[in-house]
Amino acid sequence: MSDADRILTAVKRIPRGRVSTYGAVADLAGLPRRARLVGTVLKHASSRVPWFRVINSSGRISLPAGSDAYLRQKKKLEAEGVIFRGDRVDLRRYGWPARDETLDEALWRMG
DNA sequence: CGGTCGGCCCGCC
DNA sequence: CGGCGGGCCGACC
Repeated sequence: MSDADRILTAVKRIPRGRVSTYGAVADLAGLPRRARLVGTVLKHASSRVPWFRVINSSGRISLPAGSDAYLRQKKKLEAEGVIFRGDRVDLRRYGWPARDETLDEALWRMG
Protein backbone atom coordinates (compact mmCIF):
# COMPACT_ATOMS: atom_id res chain seq x y z
CA MET A 1 0.00 0.00 0.00
CA SER A 2 1.46 3.35 -1.03
CA ASP A 3 1.68 6.38 1.21
CA ALA A 4 -0.93 8.09 -0.94
CA ASP A 5 -3.35 5.19 -0.43
CA ARG A 6 -2.94 5.34 3.32
CA ILE A 7 -3.51 9.08 3.29
CA LEU A 8 -6.67 8.77 1.21
CA THR A 9 -7.95 6.00 3.46
CA ALA A 10 -7.42 8.20 6.51
CA VAL A 11 -9.23 11.11 4.89
CA LYS A 12 -12.22 8.90 4.10
CA ARG A 13 -12.58 8.20 7.81
CA ILE A 14 -13.23 11.84 8.73
CA PRO A 15 -16.90 11.98 9.77
CA ARG A 16 -19.38 14.19 7.95
CA GLY A 17 -19.60 17.64 9.50
CA ARG A 18 -16.14 17.40 11.05
CA VAL A 19 -12.73 18.56 9.90
CA SER A 20 -9.20 17.28 10.35
CA THR A 21 -5.80 18.85 9.86
CA TYR A 22 -3.00 17.86 7.50
CA GLY A 23 -0.85 16.83 10.43
CA ALA A 24 -3.62 14.79 12.04
CA VAL A 25 -4.33 12.98 8.79
CA ALA A 26 -0.64 12.19 8.47
CA ASP A 27 -0.67 10.74 11.98
CA LEU A 28 -3.81 8.68 11.33
CA ALA A 29 -2.22 7.37 8.15
CA GLY A 30 0.76 6.22 10.18
CA LEU A 31 2.99 8.85 8.54
CA PRO A 32 4.02 11.28 11.28
CA ARG A 33 5.65 14.55 10.20
CA ARG A 34 4.44 14.27 6.65
CA ALA A 35 1.72 16.92 6.73
CA ARG A 36 3.05 18.49 3.55
CA LEU A 37 2.75 15.22 1.70
CA VAL A 38 -0.91 15.10 2.69
CA GLY A 39 -1.31 18.47 1.02
CA THR A 40 0.22 17.39 -2.27
CA VAL A 41 -1.72 14.13 -2.31
CA LEU A 42 -5.02 15.90 -1.65
CA LYS A 43 -4.34 18.35 -4.42
CA HIS A 44 -4.55 15.49 -6.90
CA ALA A 45 -7.30 13.56 -5.14
CA SER A 46 -10.41 12.30 -6.88
CA SER A 47 -13.90 13.49 -5.97
CA ARG A 48 -14.58 10.25 -4.16
CA VAL A 49 -12.52 11.34 -1.18
CA PRO A 50 -13.71 14.15 1.12
CA TRP A 51 -10.57 16.26 0.64
CA PHE A 52 -12.53 19.35 1.69
CA ARG A 53 -12.64 18.13 5.29
CA VAL A 54 -8.92 18.73 5.65
CA ILE A 55 -7.71 22.18 6.72
CA ASN A 56 -4.58 23.51 8.41
CA SER A 57 -3.78 23.55 12.09
CA SER A 58 -4.84 27.17 12.50
CA GLY A 59 -8.36 26.24 11.43
CA ARG A 60 -8.10 27.88 8.03
CA ILE A 61 -8.49 26.61 4.49
CA SER A 62 -5.03 26.17 2.99
CA LEU A 63 -5.80 27.64 -0.39
CA PRO A 64 -5.44 31.18 -1.75
CA ALA A 65 -8.14 33.18 0.06
CA GLY A 66 -11.01 34.05 -2.22
CA SER A 67 -9.92 31.72 -5.03
CA ASP A 68 -12.45 29.45 -6.70
CA ALA A 69 -10.91 26.45 -5.01
CA TYR A 70 -11.10 28.20 -1.64
CA LEU A 71 -14.77 29.07 -2.04
CA ARG A 72 -15.59 25.59 -3.26
CA GLN A 73 -14.09 24.03 -0.15
CA LYS A 74 -15.78 26.51 2.15
CA LYS A 75 -19.17 25.89 0.58
CA LYS A 76 -18.81 22.14 0.88
CA LEU A 77 -18.00 22.43 4.56
CA GLU A 78 -20.81 24.84 5.27
CA ALA A 79 -23.16 22.53 3.38
CA GLU A 80 -22.57 19.88 6.01
CA GLY A 81 -22.96 22.20 8.96
CA VAL A 82 -19.47 23.50 9.64
CA ILE A 83 -19.71 27.10 10.74
CA PHE A 84 -16.97 29.60 9.89
CA ARG A 85 -16.14 32.40 12.25
CA GLY A 86 -14.53 34.84 9.87
CA ASP A 87 -12.13 32.78 7.79
CA ARG A 88 -11.62 30.00 10.29
CA VAL A 89 -13.44 27.13 11.94
CA ASP A 90 -13.23 26.26 15.62
CA LEU A 91 -11.12 23.13 15.79
CA ARG A 92 -12.19 22.44 19.36
CA ARG A 93 -15.71 22.06 18.11
CA TYR A 94 -15.32 20.51 14.67
CA GLY A 95 -11.86 19.03 14.85
CA TRP A 96 -11.48 15.26 14.49
CA PRO A 97 -10.11 13.43 16.26
CA ALA A 98 -10.84 15.64 19.27
CA ARG A 99 -7.77 17.46 20.54
CA ASP A 100 -7.83 15.86 23.97
CA GLU A 101 -8.15 12.26 22.88
CA THR A 102 -5.05 10.30 22.11
CA LEU A 103 -4.35 8.79 18.74
CA ASP A 104 -4.81 5.32 20.23
CA GLU A 105 -8.26 6.16 21.54
CA ALA A 106 -9.33 7.51 18.19
CA LEU A 107 -8.05 4.48 16.31
CA TRP A 108 -9.67 2.12 18.78
CA ARG A 109 -13.02 3.87 18.52
CA MET A 110 -13.19 3.36 14.79
CA GLY A 111 -12.04 -0.22 14.87
C1' DC B 1 -5.17 37.55 17.79
C1' DG B 2 -1.18 38.15 14.05
C1' DG B 3 3.76 37.55 12.24
C1' DT B 4 8.32 35.20 12.16
C1' DC B 5 11.43 31.36 12.38
C1' DG B 6 13.27 26.91 12.22
C1' DG B 7 12.39 22.41 11.40
C1' DC B 8 10.55 18.97 8.60
C1' DC B 9 10.05 15.79 4.47
C1' DC B 10 8.87 15.21 0.25
C1' DG B 11 8.33 15.63 -5.27
C1' DC B 12 10.11 17.68 -9.17
C1' DC B 13 13.42 19.49 -11.86
C1' DC C 1 23.27 14.15 -7.16
C1' DG C 2 21.83 19.40 -5.26
C1' DG C 3 18.48 22.87 -5.04
C1' DC C 4 13.94 24.64 -4.35
C1' DG C 5 9.44 25.29 -2.97
C1' DG C 6 5.08 23.39 -1.03
C1' DG C 7 -2.79 23.10 0.42
C1' DC C 8 2.49 22.17 7.14
C1' DC C 9 3.43 22.89 12.26
C1' DG C 10 4.73 24.37 16.90
C1' DA C 11 7.14 27.60 19.53
C1' DC C 12 7.68 32.26 20.48
C1' DC C 13 7.05 37.19 20.71
